[in-house]
Amino acid sequence: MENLEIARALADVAGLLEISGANPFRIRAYENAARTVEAHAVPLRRMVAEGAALTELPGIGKDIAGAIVELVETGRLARLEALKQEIPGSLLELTRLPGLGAKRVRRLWQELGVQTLDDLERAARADEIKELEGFGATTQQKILDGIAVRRRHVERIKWVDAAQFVEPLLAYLRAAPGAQRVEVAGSYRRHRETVRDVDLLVMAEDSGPVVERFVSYAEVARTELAGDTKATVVLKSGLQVDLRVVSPASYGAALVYFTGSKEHNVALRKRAVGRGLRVSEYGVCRVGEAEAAADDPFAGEYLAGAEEDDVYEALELRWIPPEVREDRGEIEAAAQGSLPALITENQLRGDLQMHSTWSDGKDSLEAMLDACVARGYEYFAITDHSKALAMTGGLDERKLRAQWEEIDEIVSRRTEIRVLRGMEVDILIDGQLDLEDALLAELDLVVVSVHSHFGLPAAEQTERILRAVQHPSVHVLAHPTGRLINRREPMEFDLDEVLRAAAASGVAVELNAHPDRLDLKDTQLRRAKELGVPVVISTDAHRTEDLSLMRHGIAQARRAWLEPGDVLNTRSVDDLLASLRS
DNA sequence: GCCGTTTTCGGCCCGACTGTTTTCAGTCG
Repeated sequence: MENLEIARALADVAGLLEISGANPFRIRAYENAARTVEAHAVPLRRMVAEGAALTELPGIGKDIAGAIVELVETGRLARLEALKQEIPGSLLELTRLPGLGAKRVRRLWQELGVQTLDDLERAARADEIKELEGFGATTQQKILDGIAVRRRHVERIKWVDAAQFVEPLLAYLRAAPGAQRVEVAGSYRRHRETVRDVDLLVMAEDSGPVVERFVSYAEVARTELAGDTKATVVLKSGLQVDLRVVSPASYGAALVYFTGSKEHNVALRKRAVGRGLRVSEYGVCRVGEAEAAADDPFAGEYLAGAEEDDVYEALELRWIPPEVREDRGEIEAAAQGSLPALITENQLRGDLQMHSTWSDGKDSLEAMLDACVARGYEYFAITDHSKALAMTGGLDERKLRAQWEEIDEIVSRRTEIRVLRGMEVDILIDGQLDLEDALLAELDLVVVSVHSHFGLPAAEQTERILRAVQHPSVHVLAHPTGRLINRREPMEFDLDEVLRAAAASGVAVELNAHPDRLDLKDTQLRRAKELGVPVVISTDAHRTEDLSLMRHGIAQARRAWLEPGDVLNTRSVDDLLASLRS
């Protein structure tokens, strides 16, 4: 049982308690614990096995620690099952629709008998919901819209969630008899932000024992198919995993083939045909007309297949990093030797968005400093929320000045890293900023972002954001579209116009590295680069552990073809400050 | 249910917005 599954179980308890009308603080305790578990880097199953004290973790006391042990040891949670006896578990997913919370879902269930998404859709279409007291036509429509969004997203899971199941499975398969290499291919290897399933590739002379070990993995819920060299299973978590075992001679070709994307592969094969070659998952062959018509993938002269490098070379191409294999110009670039030198994580010298206990962060300013030092950064910006985000304890002028005092005090003792005085300032509904101009001017780094009124008409939204970007004190537009992967659609506005304005004003756009956001996304970042808009990659950390989310931002940046020169936080602090407009 | 330089009980982040309402419950973040 992985942390994500434990977190899900705890969150389900919280959700069902909420529907049942339990003590709100008890509910929050389960929510807090779920968040802690989800963010924790070490698998709790390992902590349980080693007898480590779970109660050391924030928000986890004796009771929930017991629940975690129960989950790890039995895979079940008695209190969750008891709750599901009272309340249909399917109500939980209804509470995740926008505009529906526990109270309304409870009423829909009790008054209309709604239990599932389908029930809800039927009731909405039959105009039953708008007749309920406290509901109306707008709410009913909002529910239908929410269902439509959910249906579009539900099949794909976030990369970071898949990773929790992939890593232990890889370790397990590497111990398979005869497995010489084990790698993930597919969209996971290309590091797409979400994946539908996971493709694993194993190099082995004898495939049987590998397939055998794969289908007997303890986390397998069911085996969909198991052949000589190929198997498909569904894990207990619901994640589908495909396995393919190939011989060493074909490993590189198979890796190219199974990494994809489909579009990239089609383009490769097209290029091959023009050169009298045939590319398959077994290798690259030179084929005459008769051989090309044959079904045998080994017909003709066998040129390459053992390594990816060889496959690309046979096609007169440089090796192409998986993140850009989308047929978006990478093959042409590889042919001309003009592939970008993609950014790597160790090139970053600082993190430019994070929160502390001054607003909704979980760790103190100095703890964040320690964590940034531990990561080897030369600088970081502390960017707590502004007052409009009351629920985060956002800072007004008085609190901001108090924070500066603390920063000054810390800086006087801690000289090993440069602390930038920043703030994540809310963009208000009319595009004004949530802090006095005089104070904005005193900050080293002004990050602005939208946290409310996501649904403004596109023209108004564009105007609003443009106004903020054009404010003379602003340096960075953070999480520009406001999307939350699988949960909230991006705001409707003219991103291109905003990017042009950012370029004109010397304002950077953020690539928010949080795996729920990854905002801007790859294609949008590439557009930003094209328009000459500088990018910063920031974690938006709310606790020290979150600083490690940077790798997701880096992966996204690589998908966007970004090079170190495109990203401001690869620069020294002096260069950074000089390149941010004054 | 968790937590404790208010320490074993009594707090626990809370203001704004939305859609539904004539005074506010529910939701969001």
